[in-house]
Amino acid sequence: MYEVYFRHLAKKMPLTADDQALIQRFLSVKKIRKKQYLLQEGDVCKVIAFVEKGALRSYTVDGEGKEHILQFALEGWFIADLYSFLTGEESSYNIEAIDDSELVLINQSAYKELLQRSPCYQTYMLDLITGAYIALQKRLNATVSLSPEERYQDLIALYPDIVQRVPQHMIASYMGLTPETLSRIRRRIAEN
Amino acid sequence: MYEVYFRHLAKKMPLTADDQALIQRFLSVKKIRKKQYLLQEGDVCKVIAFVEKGALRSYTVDGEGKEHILQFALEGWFIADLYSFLTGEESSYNIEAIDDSELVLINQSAYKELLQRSPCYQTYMLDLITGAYIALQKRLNATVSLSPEERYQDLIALYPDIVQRVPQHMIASYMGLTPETLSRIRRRIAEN
DNA sequence: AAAGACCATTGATTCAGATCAATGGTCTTT
DNA sequence: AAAGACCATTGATCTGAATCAATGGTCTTT
Repeated sequence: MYEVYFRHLAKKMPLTADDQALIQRFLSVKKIRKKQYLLQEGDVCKVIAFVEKGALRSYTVDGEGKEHILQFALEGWFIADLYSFLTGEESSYNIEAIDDSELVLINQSAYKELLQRSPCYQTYMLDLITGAYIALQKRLNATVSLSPEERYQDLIALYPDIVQRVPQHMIASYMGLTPETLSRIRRRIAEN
Repeated sequence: MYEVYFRHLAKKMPLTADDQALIQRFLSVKKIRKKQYLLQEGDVCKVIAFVEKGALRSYTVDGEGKEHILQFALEGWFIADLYSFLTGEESSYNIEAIDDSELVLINQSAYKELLQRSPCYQTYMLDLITGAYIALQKRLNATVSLSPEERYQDLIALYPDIVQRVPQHMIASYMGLTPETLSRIRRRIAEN
C-alpha cells in the first residue's frame, strides 16, 4: 500500500527501516473513486494526500459558477489545501478524483506530531514543499512570459502523462483558457 | 543588524538565545543600493536574502525583451531563486533593489549545514516556504478567477505598502498588465 | 537651472482569446 | 441496443486588453 510513497521518500534522502516504521504509523490509506471528493469548498482540509495511484485535481468555482483548475496530482504527487490544513479555516477549493485512486493520507495532528518526532520526515516535507514552491514559480513565470502555444508545448514536454490522462477541457481550465481556444491551439500546432 | 530577522523568526516559534547565536553565525549582512542587482540572469543564485529594510523585486526578461515581475520583497520577506540556489544551475531571474536596502544573507553551504545543525532553523524554513507556497497558490487562483479590477483592489487591501512604495508600472507588470491598462483600471475604480 | 530620462495618463486602433452556436463523436446509463 | 450526457471541434462574432502614439509632469543628472 505504501510502496510508491516510501520509494518517493527514499529517493529524496536515506531512510532507515526505523524511520519508515515510525512514519508509517502516522499514515493511513484511502481508496477513492472517480468523481468523488476528497475535499469540498466550505469544509476544512483534514489531510494531505499523496497519490499512490490514479489522478486528482483541485479547483475553485468563481462568481459566475465557472471552474478553475489549480492543480493536477498524479502518482508520486501530493495534493491538499495547505492553508486550510494548517489553519483549520474553511477551504475554498475542491479536490476531486479524476480516476479511481489510491491515496496515502496524513491528518493534521499526525502531521504536527510527526514533524516533531521525525527529523527525517521534516527534511522530507521541507524538500517536498520547496519543490512544489519552485514548480509553482515556474508555472507563474511561464504564464506571464510565454504564449499559450508555448505553454502547451512545455506542458506536453514536461508532463506527457497529464496530457494523456486528463481530459482536454480540464487542461484548458488549468492553463486559464477556454476549451475552444485550446482546441484551436492544438490545431495550429498540428498544422506546423 | 539582525533585529527584523530574529523578530520575524521568533514570531514563528520559541527561540532560545543559543539557537539565535548558532543561527547568527551562519548569516551575513549586506547593504545594497537602489537599482543594484543581487542576482542577474545567467548567474547562480548564491544566497537567500531576507529583507531587513528596503524593497527588492525579481523579474525575468522574455523573448521580446519585455520584463515580467514575479515577486516583490519588502521588510520581513525573503527573496531568492530557490531553484538556482539549491541546484547550482544558472538562474533565469534578475533580483534588483527598488530602494536602498539592508539584507540578511545565507549562502548555500551555510544553508545546508544550518539545516542539519539547527532543528529550530529547519522548522522555521519549513514554515517560511510553506507560507510562500500558500501565498503563491492564492495569487495563482486570483489570477484565473478574478478580474484585473478585483485583483488590484485585493492587492491594495492586502499589501498597501507595496502600492505606496512601488512604481505603478512595476505593479502593472507584477499583475501581468500593461501600464496603460492599470492606469485605466485605477481611473475606473476612482470614478465609482 | 536647464536638459534629458522616465513615468502616468489619455485617446485611437488592433488583435487574441472569449463567447455564442451548431455538429458529430464517444462514453454512460439503463 | 437505444437514449442521454458529455466532449472536441469548427465557425461567426464580440470584447477586453495590448499596442501605438502623444502629452504633461516629475525625477535625475550635469
